[in-house]
Amino acid sequence: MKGAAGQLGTSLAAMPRYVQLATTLLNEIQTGKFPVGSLLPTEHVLCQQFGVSRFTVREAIKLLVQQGLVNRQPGVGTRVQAVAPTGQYTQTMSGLTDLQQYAVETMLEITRQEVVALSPEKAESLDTSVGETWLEIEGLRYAPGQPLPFAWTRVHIAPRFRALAGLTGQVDQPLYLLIEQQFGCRIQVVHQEIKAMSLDADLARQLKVPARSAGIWIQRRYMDTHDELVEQAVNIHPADRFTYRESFRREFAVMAPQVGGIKL
Amino acid sequence: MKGAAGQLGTSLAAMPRYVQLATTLLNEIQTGKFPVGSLLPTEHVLCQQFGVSRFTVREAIKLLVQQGLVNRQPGVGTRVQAVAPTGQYTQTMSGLTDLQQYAVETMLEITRQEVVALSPEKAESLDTSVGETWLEIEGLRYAPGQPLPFAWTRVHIAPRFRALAGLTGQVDQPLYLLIEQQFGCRIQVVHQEIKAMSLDADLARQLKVPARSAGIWIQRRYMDTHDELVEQAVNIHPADRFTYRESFRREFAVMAPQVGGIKL
DNA sequence: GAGTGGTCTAGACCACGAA
DNA sequence: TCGTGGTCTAGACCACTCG
Repeated sequence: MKGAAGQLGTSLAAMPRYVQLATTLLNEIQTGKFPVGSLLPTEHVLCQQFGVSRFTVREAIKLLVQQGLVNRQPGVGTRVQAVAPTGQYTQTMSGLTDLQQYAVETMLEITRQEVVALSPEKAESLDTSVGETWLEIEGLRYAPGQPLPFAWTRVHIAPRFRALAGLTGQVDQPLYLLIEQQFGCRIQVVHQEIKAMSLDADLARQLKVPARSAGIWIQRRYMDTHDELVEQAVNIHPADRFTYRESFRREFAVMAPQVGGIKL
Repeated sequence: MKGAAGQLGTSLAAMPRYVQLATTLLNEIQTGKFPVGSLLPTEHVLCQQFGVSRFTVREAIKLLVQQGLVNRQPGVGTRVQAVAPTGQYTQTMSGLTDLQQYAVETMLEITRQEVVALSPEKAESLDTSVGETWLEIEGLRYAPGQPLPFAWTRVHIAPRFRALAGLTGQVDQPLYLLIEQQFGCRIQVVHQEIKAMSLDADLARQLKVPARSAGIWIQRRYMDTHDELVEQAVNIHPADRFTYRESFRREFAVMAPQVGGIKL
């Protein structure tokens, strides 16, 4: 029976003990018994308090770690770092996006390359100051064996990396990898935005499609370990030459995420 | 022979046994010893073959599961489902995609709902057989307080879930969550495709935009733990009413992913 | 009924951080 | 030195699938 009421068959009593334990700890974190920044009881203590084995305690804490609620450090303990899961749905993505679609198989033909002083608009787009001198690169991306480009690209590279070498006419490595290799920098976070747009006459000409046809606009902002912008790239693709694919895999969400009676 | 020991200080001998075991299994999967679709040896067998405890074997297989290389089913076994680690670059995404953009704040107004026998084209799109009877739903998505819809939606739901309840005129929960709750099913993987398109007259009318204006097409395929399609949703957004945002964080790579001498 | 993976116990040794 | 979490062993019982 699947009546309207109580469709959640996940009565807590039926859940594994480590899920029950994790739920208990989650509640105690949210009610302030273990404030953010404090240490959770040690595994040994939790074993005694709940009368379970260390395995069960570790499985429970593993759930909390996966949700970003606590972090663990050998020799120190388990520290509370948030009261709410950072996203009920933290998911992992297969790394095809950049590597496969832009790196492994494609080639960038550079059509323009210039160190420019930022105009107010560009400075705002890059979230930095007017007058900084960034390296600006424009080009077209080709898939192997294809005569028509599948993307127009404009890249801005931060001043400290503007001496980037290896930017001859055709580049077959992603620019952020070049930067990492030449400057020992490390990309930590990538922010991405995707939207649709209508291709203007100039873009349409370069991409060899009819003017005003539909295209997809993808912006990627590559941040280093200090969360500073290293590179911003905008790619514009004709509708019929590019599909963006990705996959997400659910990792945890083992715990019943009901909060305040709302089932989520 | 450890060679230059290179930039990755991860000499395999220093890694935990379960990482070594996972790496071994990964190699054997990639060399075809365990083809996609086949079953890995059982935990018991692996314990004997490698002379380790069941804990070690399970930790190793857990790594493979986390990378999407295998899936497990009690009573059946561990099945290979991919040869490439879905993360040369394992990245985590903050779960904004679905929850924030489609679930938390938005509302789906259902305009049509019908159990349909699949035409050949739809069967192909859903990767299943002609004649199966899937639940087909069409509607418009609204953001709170906005009079104009920001998406047109068409959803197909697998026959075994077509009795889905709660589909009255306005739905404020994501459909896949309804399915999970009512049928005890669990979404494990979501495949997503994004491309640009030109909105035809009918779509343009429903979305209240000029005909032939640019739009973005997003398809999501929700797979359960057995990698079977549960729901396929297509969302079409006008260019100026929707931007898709996501962030990727590079994570500490557990297994050394070097393939063919390339360091990655 | 035999075998699978999921859960769980009660121990153990280790590297590491802190006092 | 002491306690932490990380790793690992050798068992056990269970629900489930399949023949």
